[in-house]
Formats: sequence, C-alpha cells, structure tokens
Amino acid sequence: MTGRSSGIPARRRGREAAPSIRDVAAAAGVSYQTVSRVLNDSPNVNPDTRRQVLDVIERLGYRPNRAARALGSGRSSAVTVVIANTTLYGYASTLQGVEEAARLKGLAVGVRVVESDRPVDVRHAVEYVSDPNAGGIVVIAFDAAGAGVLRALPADVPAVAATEAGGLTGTPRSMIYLDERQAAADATKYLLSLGHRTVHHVAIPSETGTSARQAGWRDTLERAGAPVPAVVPAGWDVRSAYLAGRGLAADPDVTAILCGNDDTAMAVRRALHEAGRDVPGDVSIVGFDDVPGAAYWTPALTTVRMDFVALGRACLAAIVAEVTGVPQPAVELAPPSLVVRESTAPPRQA
Amino acid sequence: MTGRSSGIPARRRGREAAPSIRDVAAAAGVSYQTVSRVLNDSPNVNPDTRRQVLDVIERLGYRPNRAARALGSGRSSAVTVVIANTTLYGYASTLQGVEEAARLKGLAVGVRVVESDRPVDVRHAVEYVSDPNAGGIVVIAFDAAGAGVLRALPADVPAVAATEAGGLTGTPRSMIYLDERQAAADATKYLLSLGHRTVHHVAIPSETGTSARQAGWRDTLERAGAPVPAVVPAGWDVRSAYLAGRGLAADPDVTAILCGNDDTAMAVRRALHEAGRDVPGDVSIVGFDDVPGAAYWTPALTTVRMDFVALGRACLAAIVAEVTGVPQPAVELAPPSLVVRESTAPPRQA
DNA sequence: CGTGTCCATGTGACCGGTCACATGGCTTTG
DNA sequence: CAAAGCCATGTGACCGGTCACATGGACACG
Repeated sequence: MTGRSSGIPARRRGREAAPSIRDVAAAAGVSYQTVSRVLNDSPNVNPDTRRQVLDVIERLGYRPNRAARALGSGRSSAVTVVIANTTLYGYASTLQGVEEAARLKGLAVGVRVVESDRPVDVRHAVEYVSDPNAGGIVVIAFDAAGAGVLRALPADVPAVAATEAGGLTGTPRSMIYLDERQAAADATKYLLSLGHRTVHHVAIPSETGTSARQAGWRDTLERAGAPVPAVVPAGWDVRSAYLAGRGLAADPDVTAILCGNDDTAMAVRRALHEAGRDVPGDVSIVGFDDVPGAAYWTPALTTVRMDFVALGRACLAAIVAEVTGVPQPAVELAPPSLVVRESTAPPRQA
Repeated sequence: MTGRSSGIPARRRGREAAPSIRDVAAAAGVSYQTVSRVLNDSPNVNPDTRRQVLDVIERLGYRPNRAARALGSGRSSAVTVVIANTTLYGYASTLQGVEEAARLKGLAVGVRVVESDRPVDVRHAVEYVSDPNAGGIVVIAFDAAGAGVLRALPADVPAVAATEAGGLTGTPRSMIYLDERQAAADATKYLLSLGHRTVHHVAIPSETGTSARQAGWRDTLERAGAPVPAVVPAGWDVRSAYLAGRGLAADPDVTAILCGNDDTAMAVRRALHEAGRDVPGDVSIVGFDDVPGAAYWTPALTTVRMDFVALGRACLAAIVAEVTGVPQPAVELAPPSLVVRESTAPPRQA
C-alpha cells in the first residue's frame, strides 16, 4: 500500500543546517516566541524588537519551515487542485486563476490529476486529497472524473468545485460556475435570427445529460418552434469531434452548428470543409471558450467567451472562506458572452 | 514581509482528531515505532504483526501526516514546478508529464507561476521555492521568466530545468530539452526541396538569441546557399504573431514561413489570408508543437511534433535522481519530428 | 551450555514551529 | 499608594512523525 517514495532532503547539505527560529532568537537576543510573534505579525511586539528580529532574519537568510508550521499550528497553508487534464484550455485557465489568487494570499498550490472516472483513479485521488496537508481542495469538475472525486470526497474534507452550470446537484459542496445558459441561448437565437431553420449541437463530455449549454440551446429552439435535433456527442479528443462533424456534414439540412468548445468547432469545420461545405457560406458554426487564437482563425470563430481565470479566482476565494470561516470579497464572474466573428452568416438561399 | 496567510485547518473538526500513529499502535497493541516501520516497509517486521497493523490502519482510516513526516525525517516528498503560464500548450503538457511521473512515485506536485522576468516576480518565486518544503524544483525555462528564476536560484536548492536546446548555458543545473534543431533543419530543408527560394521565420520569445530552432533553420539556409531573411520576432500572444504575419504577407517574395509554434502559425495564416494569399497555394507555413487540433485545421498544419509530456517525465526523473542520488531509468525522449500535412506545397509558378 | 548474533520490538529525544500560560514592568485608577 | 490592567516577553508542552539506540528472545556455534 505504502509506495516507496523517493524522498527529497529538506535540510540542505550546504554548510550547517538552515537557521531555525531559535537561531534567530539567539542572534537577536530574544526568545524564540518573540521571533514567532514577529513572523506572525503579532501586534504585541515592540517596534524596536521587531526591527531587530527582522534584521537578523534578513542577515541569516532565515526561512520559516512550512512543514513545522503546518504541524505545530494544525493548519496547512495550501490548496490542492484536482484536475483531469492540465492541457485543455478551460482546465488550464482555471488552474491559472486559482494559482494566481492563492499566490496573492501566500498559499501554496498543489496539483493532482485524476486520469479518469475509473474507481481506482478516483479512489487514489480521494485518498491523496484527504490528507489534511493537502489543505483546501478545489475540484475542477467539468467532467465525470472530477465529479467522481467530488462525490467520493469525505464530508470532512473542505472542498469547493468548479462545475458546469446546473450540473452535479446533490453534493453539499460550494459549486462555482460560469453560467453559460444565457450565452448558449443567445448563440442559438443569433443563429436563428440569421435565418437558419434550426441549430445542431455537438456536445463535449459532460457530467450531466442536461448541461446549461444544452438547456439554453434546447429552450431557445423549442420556444422558437424550431425542430430540436438530437445532440451529437463528442469526446475531449479532437478526432471524435471531427467524426461528429462528418456525420453532420453529410446531412444537407444542417446549416448551423453550436459546438461544445472551440477545438470541437475547429474539427467540425474541418469535416465540413472536406465535405465541400463552406463556413460560413454553407454552414455557420459557433464555438465555446474563446480560446486566445479564436479571433485569428480563418474564418475567425464566433464563440462564447468564458472567463475561466476568474472562475479559478472565485474558487480560491470560496475555499478560503469555507475553511477559515472568514467571508471573502466576492469575485466578479463575468457571464459568458457571445462574441460574433466570421464563422456565422445567413444560410445560403435555397 | 510575512503576508497574513489565511490558514487551512489540518485537523478536521469532524468527530475527534484524525488518528495518529500512536492511536494505531494502541489499537494494534504494538509500539508506535512498529507502526512507523510498517508504514515505511521496513524489512524487520513480523509478517503477522504487519498484517495486524495494516488491518488497524484500514479500520481506523489512518492517513500519515505529510507535514509531520517531512519535519521528522527532514525530507520532503514533493516537487514544485516553476512555470510562467499554465495555459500555453507546451508548458501545460510538460506540467502534465511531471505530474504523471510524480504521482507514480508518490510525490506531491506543487505549482508556482512566475508572471514575468521582472526582478520582483523572480525574487518572490525564488524565495518561495527556496523553502526546503518545496522539495525538488523543476523549472520550466522556455522563456526569460523561467530562465531568470533558474539563474537566481541558490546553488543549494536542488533543481533541474526544462529548456530549449542550446539555451541557457552557464548554470550548473541539469538541463533537459527536446532538441528541435534537427527538426527545424528538416522543416527548412523540406520547404526548400518543395522549390521555395528561401524560408522566413517567425520566432516566439526565447531566452537566447540563438535557439536551436533558429540554428537549424539558419544553418540549413546557409548550407543551401539560400538567402537568410531577418528573423521576425513575435510574443506569446497571438496578436503579435498576427502582426508579424501581416508584415510578411505584404512581401511578395515570402513564400514559405517557419513559425515558432502552432498558434503563431495560425495567426500568420490569418494575416496571409487577409492579404489575399492562399495557404498553401501562395505561401507554405510550418508550425511547431503539433497541438492536438493541428491535424484538423483547415488546411491541416504541417508542423513539428514535440513530446512535452515525455519532457516532463524526464525532468521528474532527473530531479529525483539529483536529490536522492539514486540514478533513475532514462526516459526516452523522442526527438521532435516533422509531420507533413497540408499547409505546405510547392510555390506557385512565377 | 555459555555466548555471540540476528531479529522483532520498544524507548526517548528531536525536527521547527505553535499554543497556552506565566512573569515582570509600567501605566492607570480609585 | 495599593490594586488592577495592559503590554512585552519568556517558558514548557505539544503537533505527528522519524531517528538512534536499547532491550529481550531465539537460534547458532564453539
């Protein structure tokens, strides 16, 4: 069970061991407790003493030992992000946001990837993260792997989740999300207003059958009296999106496609192109995410901008609030919004 | 100096405190040291005793305390990745590789982003990472920020770096890299063989003026007696690549462009398109990285495949080796290789 | 059969911080 | 001026592991 873990020496072999709080105390002529007070910004320290101690700290190059602090105080100053894949744009951006906010608060950030929603993977991740030293947990639960971890997490582990809107009800955790429902509705409405008879949808993996994206899309269609085509599912891999696109490309009735994310849109576009159908001349496509390059694609992609970085920041604030009990200033989460570019146009006159 | 850090309680307030090694010992009727031995796979434990202890551990849901272990043993079982940006593909993939390998070895992974190479940012990162509890350090030094950290790192902090080939000489650290020189040369040669008079180059930010990419490109050109155009510099942001592309697009002599990465290629392609120049009809472009979607772009991108995940794994092996002194099995690093797709073709007949 | 060795196990100190409480000086107040 | 209170500081125990060393029994060997 206990894997032989290659350890990494903390006390560096350079010269003597790193100075401790007691070394500093001795050099400054005070007690170690006073040094500790200085370190913790205790109000009850004589300004002269404080300066004196800070001087010595500087001179000795003293650095507090995180492990000792965590052990002694019983609180860890860390946050661990559980993530399925660090290379997907939405995930990576959310991580970036968490890290940024954590850094500003002086918290360390750990990363733990759950490779899949297979029980083994989920269990290992949960065990790892149940260690008190992992600190607060931010689960990026955009998919089944993350959601699985969230569900399996013991109730006494402090955690919040970044999810998709509407997904994953039932757990008592704080859920932070970007509500794409409205934006999905806007996108669909926009396509309809262009004159398309209906809008097809290629979905990315989702925890719930009914993501907010799908809900916004479906509602809009129904309300407009437009036919609601079956959702075409795709995976995270671009190839599956391409295959989904091929199916759609073969159907001459398809003139507008709302894609689960920008990469999906790209692959669908490819399939369309291979079938000799022009974008946006023959078919309009809309993506999701607004990846940095989307504006520079050819044609520039009409897509829904999602502020994942802010989502990450909000998650950090939430976990800190949960764990300290101190309410944190609310993080402004800009709602996802449709950015119209070149990949959408009125349907060709039949 | 010491930021007020919001702490995260390690001892969960659920029921009683988490069981410690001594609780386990008591319940199993042995001494805490024996439990410790079981935990560390010490050979000198009676098999029956071991099973007994493992049983109790299971029953009590005991989890070892990382902080206590680190403190007591003086070794941390963590690795910290210093990274400039988690959202760029190459960076994110390398991180993914490090995490994967670390997870397999039971090491925790921390992430610290350095936002820029400004002295403040670099200093903070270095301080953070100098803490023994950060464990071994993997610096992703693809750019000036990472390189700055690497240079500023005290010699007694164990670290390795993922760099670009040929960059960043002079530090005594292990440097792991994907040698793109040959692939860059291959790409250039390929374009020349297609009949292009020369090949232009849009470079991404680099620590060194002379990255391996540029070297491979330049050498090939010189050796072929082709003119060597000035390198066009671009930033990480897509917009700057687009602007670089605009410059090139205006020059009718430009018929082949080697781009610093795939996103750059995409933006350059856009600029070309706006100038009415077809890819690959009028201009051929080659990217770098082989982002997952590159094969599904329109036209599919000819690019150089880089195995960043393996690079990350190799970095982890290197830092573990450095820190434990135990040589690690070598990680196979596939050399970057040219993948020919649709964005390259012979120049239009003049 | 005495004794040396090895094995399984236990004991006490320690890692570097924090916490709870004690102390002594100075100021405030009745 | 004594009692009370606050402030600056110090002392000892403790967090949950690990390390170094001690102990006692089983077995082997001369």
